[in-house]
Amino acid sequence: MRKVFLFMDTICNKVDGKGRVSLPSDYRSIVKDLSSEIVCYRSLSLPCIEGCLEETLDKLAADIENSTDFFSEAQDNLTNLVFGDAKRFPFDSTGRIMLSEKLLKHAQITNEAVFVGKGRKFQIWNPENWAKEEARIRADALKNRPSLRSKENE
Amino acid sequence: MRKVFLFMDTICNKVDGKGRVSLPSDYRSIVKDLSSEIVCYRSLSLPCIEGCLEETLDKLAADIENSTDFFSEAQDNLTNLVFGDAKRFPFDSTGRIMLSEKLLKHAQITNEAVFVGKGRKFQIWNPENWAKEEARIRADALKNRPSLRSKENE
DNA sequence: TAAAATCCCATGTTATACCATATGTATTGT
DNA sequence: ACAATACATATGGTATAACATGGGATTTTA
Repeated sequence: MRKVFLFMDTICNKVDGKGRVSLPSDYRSIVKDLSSEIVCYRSLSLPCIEGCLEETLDKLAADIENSTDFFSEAQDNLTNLVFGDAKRFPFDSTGRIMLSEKLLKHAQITNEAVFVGKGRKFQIWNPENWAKEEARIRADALKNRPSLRSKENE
Repeated sequence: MRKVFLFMDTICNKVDGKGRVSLPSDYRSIVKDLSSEIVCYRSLSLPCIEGCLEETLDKLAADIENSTDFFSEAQDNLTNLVFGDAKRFPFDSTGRIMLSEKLLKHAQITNEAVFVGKGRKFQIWNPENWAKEEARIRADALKNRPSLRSKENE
């Protein structure tokens, strides 16, 4: 039994005419032990799709049940929004899923989909949008963390 | 009970046409008990590859797996980028990994790769770049800590 | 019954597992 | 102390398996 599981790497796969995409095999192997489906939903703040294990959402649900912190209430509401949007996507024996029109539209995905690992979850982007987003994050990081360079070799 | 493990020493190995390199055996023995793979990603600030155990990154992921942070934008973007950049590199029975084109290019590695231990993680450098970097680090150390000078000639 | 979703097979490409050889280091025996 | 041997590691080459992807057949649904 393996308790370390992380969605990593950035992989670009094709979306065919039927809306089918291969889920990267690394991602599949994370899920395989447990089931043969992942959960996807529209990102709350970005033009991309987010995906994770059902197990992960279950953990969040448990969190909310036990939550007594009023400050986290706003975030809990967001989490509940996700439950309303999320849907299971089973993948077939060749490892492909069929994303819904709603999700594809939200992320402006047509021919190609970029899978971006985010640890316990991952995102699916339109290639051009992801390129911009990545550039934005890197620029931000350098601006806000000038100390980065000196920290590197401590 | 915590396991003791440190990546140490500096070792130069050859990179063949396919991008294959032997992971130094010392490094392998550290990982072996747990699994047979390491995680590598581009250094955020230096022209080198960084490597560590998946466990190390898993700690980052576990920290933000709660109902307050999971869908929050406040998530450290930089930390998040690492997951998208990182990838598992399993090594075979002969102890080799196959570095990706992206990583090799970032570190300007062609024929040879220098593995540099950094404790919980390690770096992989182009030999010439590492020589310069090491000189720079040593010069810095002497400048900032004059007391080291006297030890130099012992 | 038409349209859509699911399943299954075929293919080119690429990564992976495996075997073989070389190189270097430690060990043993005389 | 030296040579001979055994051992571990690094490296080169190749066969095999896995993957992404296209196309078609079968089942489901509206």
